[in-house]
Amino acid sequence: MMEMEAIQSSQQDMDLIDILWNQDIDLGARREVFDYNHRQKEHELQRQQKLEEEKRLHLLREQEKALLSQLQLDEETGEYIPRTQPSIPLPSAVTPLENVSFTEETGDGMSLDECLQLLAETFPVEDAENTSVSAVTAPVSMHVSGNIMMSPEPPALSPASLSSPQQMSSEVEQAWMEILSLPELQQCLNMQMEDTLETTTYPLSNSPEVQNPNYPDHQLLQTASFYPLTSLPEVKTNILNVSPAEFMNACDGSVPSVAPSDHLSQMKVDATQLNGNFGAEGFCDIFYPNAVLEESSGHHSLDGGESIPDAPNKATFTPMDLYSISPEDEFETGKNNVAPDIPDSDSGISTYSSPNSSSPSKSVNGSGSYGFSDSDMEEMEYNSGSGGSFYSEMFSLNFQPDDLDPALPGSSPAGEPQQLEEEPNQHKVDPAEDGGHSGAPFTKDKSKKRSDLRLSRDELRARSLKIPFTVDMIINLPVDDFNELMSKHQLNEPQLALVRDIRRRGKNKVAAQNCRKRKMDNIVGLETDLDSLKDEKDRLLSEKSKNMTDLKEMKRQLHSLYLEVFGKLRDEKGNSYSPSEYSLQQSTEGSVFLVPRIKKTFKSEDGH
DNA sequence: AACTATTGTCATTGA
DNA sequence: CCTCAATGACAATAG
Repeated sequence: MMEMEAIQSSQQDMDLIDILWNQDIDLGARREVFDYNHRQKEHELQRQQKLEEEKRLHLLREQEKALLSQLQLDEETGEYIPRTQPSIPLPSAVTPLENVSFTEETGDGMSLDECLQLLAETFPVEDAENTSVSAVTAPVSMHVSGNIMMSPEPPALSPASLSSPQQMSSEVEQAWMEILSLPELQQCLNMQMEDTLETTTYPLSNSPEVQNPNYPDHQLLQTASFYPLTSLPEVKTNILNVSPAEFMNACDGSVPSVAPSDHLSQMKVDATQLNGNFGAEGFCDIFYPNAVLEESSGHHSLDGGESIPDAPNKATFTPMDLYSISPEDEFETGKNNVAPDIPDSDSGISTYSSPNSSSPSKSVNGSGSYGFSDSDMEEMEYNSGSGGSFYSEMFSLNFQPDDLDPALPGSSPAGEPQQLEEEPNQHKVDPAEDGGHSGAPFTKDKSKKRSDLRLSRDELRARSLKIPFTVDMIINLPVDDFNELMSKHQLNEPQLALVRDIRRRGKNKVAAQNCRKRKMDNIVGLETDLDSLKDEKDRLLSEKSKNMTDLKEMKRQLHSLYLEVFGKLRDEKGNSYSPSEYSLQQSTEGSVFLVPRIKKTFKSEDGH
């Protein structure tokens, strides 16, 4: 009986728990949510995955960098003829930017890698050569460039990409294979190379490979691998002296130099000649912007951005590379020159439209207290053509490219030039959102993007209305200070409305975050409570079962005692009492009586 | 394409 | 009555 009860009660408990669970589930909570350990594990897993992913990306980028560096070197010098000047300046100049702009490198890396791939397929022996050479050169190039990040990886990576997969991590290899597998990229690359060959007859064309359209890649690869060795020292010395224009020219020339030629002088000449028409300009352009940037130190100005639209005719790589390389500068310029110059008609508009389009729908809501919905504000500001428009463009561009940037490093140049163009803007945006230009363009937290986007939008609005304080101030200032600030500055109605909206939104955003955090904390608290309750329940159950066993034992002992006592009882004649006829009973006072059972039966019978 | 998670925003409510 | 924080609900977006 007791056991039954116990089981029943425990069953009831379980039912209760299930009911509670069901309620929670109805409320949208899952059991996993309450499982603290589970969530912790998940968290750990996510973090690990993140780290791995980052590592992988890092490796990829570094590899690309290494390839790029090699490429530069190759471009600078012919295969066998070390042409050092152009190549060295690039690394040094680029160094600061390199960290920032991976996309450009990626693009180059892709092409180079592709070349390598082709080479590997067609010329295994040469590959081996390249590998060894590249391995040797890579470290040198690293040293020269002074790029810390590149130095460790490139030596291992570049060889791996060329011919020794063992050195390559499987992940990286896979990534590269994926990139290489892109048909667009290959096509583009081949076309470019062909164009180059056709338009410009290399002096070295003597080699059969040059004439063969398929070979260019191979040659390029070769040059990349070989140049660094010979050219590096020379490059070092020459770098500083080279002016950007010269550098550019050199870059242009570098590509042709790819073709294996014994005559260095000829190569150089050709290179300069090629500048104008060569599709491979992309490579040079990539580097050139960096140099310019370094020199001008962030004075790129809108020109760079506007130049982008013009770029399309040039090599596909050009626009992307430019942007990627000079995100900071562009951004700064944008900020500084509240650029009336940049009309809505700019290429960015199309991209910009997308974000805007979303907002108009919101405008319908008409939440704005003064009739300014967010969207309305935005549109007004954007259309106004004042400084705001420029920013709007910038930001709009940023949104979409952001995601693409990391995802399609290689494919973008060939497949989607427009997106690539947008990418650079993105980079610009990030620093802007930070509120400082200094922000590293490359830090692209996805989570950050969103907040940045939002902030940027509010910031944008604020700027368009020429509100004299920062969004941060508007949101975070204490009420008194805020009111004081508002009273100090004579703001018109729309400005006031916007400021209030910004403050409200900002506050509410924080409140929502707090609210959610609290919610989560509550859930966690409930979870821990639940755990403790479960523990308590288990404890009580075990205690109960223990008590049951104890009780059983006591009953058993009592029964044996009873039998023992009863068996020792004797009547007057010394006979033992029959258990069926008598029983021992204890009175309330504690005295024990021997009671004949007949009575009982009698009684019971009487009762009947 | 459907689903989920995250985040921002708006409307409402109570202090 | 106003302000503010909290919160539910919705939408946009990314994964």
